Amino acid sequence: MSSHTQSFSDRVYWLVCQVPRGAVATYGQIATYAGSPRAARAVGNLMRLSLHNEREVPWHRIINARGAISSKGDTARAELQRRLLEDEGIDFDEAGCCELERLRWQPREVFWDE
DNA sequence: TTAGTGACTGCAT
DNA sequence: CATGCAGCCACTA
Repeated sequence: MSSHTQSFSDRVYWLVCQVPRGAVATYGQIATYAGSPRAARAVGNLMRLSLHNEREVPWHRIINARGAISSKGDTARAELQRRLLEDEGIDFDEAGCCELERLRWQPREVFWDE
């Protein structure tokens, strides 16, 4: 994949689609693989927009660096996200965290050009 | 071009 | 532990 012919958001959406059922990835992970390590927040914005974009991406598999679901007021969405993940077999502890290190998606390729 | 926004993150308190 | 906060950044209007 080339960062010269694709926008950051295109790379983000593509990457999110690579995360398989039953696995999760953090905003920071996606930002890093998309070529902008410090754009985790921007990834969150894109995930939020994807809900109104007609885009079919597994947005629910993207969580924060603590292994929890970021709600920031959108309680309804957060509950839906948790349910979707639980449907894929992912459990959350009392603190609302899943076993990130065990469930974290590990890409097998390098996606960006040097 | 610019300013406002926010599903982030790591460090300090 | 749990907040708080400053730094960061792509997207939008």
